[in-house]
Amino acid sequence: MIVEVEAYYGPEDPASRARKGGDLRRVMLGDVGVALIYGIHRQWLLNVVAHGEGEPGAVLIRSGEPLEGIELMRKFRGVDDLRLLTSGPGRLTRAMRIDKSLHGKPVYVKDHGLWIEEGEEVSPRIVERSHRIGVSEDLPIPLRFYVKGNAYVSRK
DNA sequence: CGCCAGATTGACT
DNA sequence: GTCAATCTGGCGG
Repeated sequence: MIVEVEAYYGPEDPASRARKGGDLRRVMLGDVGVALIYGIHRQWLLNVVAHGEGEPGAVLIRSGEPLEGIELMRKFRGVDDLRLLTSGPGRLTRAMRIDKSLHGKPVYVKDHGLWIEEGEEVSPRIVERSHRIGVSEDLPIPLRFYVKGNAYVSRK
């Protein structure tokens, strides 16, 4: 269950990959609902393309709460502690074996081995906002959203 | 092809 | 708290 995300915009966003050219920008401008996966600091980071007309954008999936397949995730991560399995963007992709092979694949169908399903509705009252984590230059508005009090959020 | 910044993590002081 | 490991991807030559 996804419990923490961040929004990234286009060229006006100093932290966005769409700021430069190349494949990442192309995918961020392309069809919404497809996985955008890129490597940084030896981790794979999972995003889902999301934007309005002509505007590049994506949502970074920063952390999740493990519900199923926990033993397998322990194996992939090499740690036992539940709290450490998926509580960070790099941890999450490692626990779920998400890599570049899923880049560009739609996550609204099950055909490619990675998909996102609709879960329980989350009340806006328990969603907190903050500035994005790890970016050297952020936008003035807080673009990180996480479930308040959830133990698997990567950081308070 | 080389350079290097970077949406991280985990080990260590 | 500090810091290095380690690698992708954009860009310049």
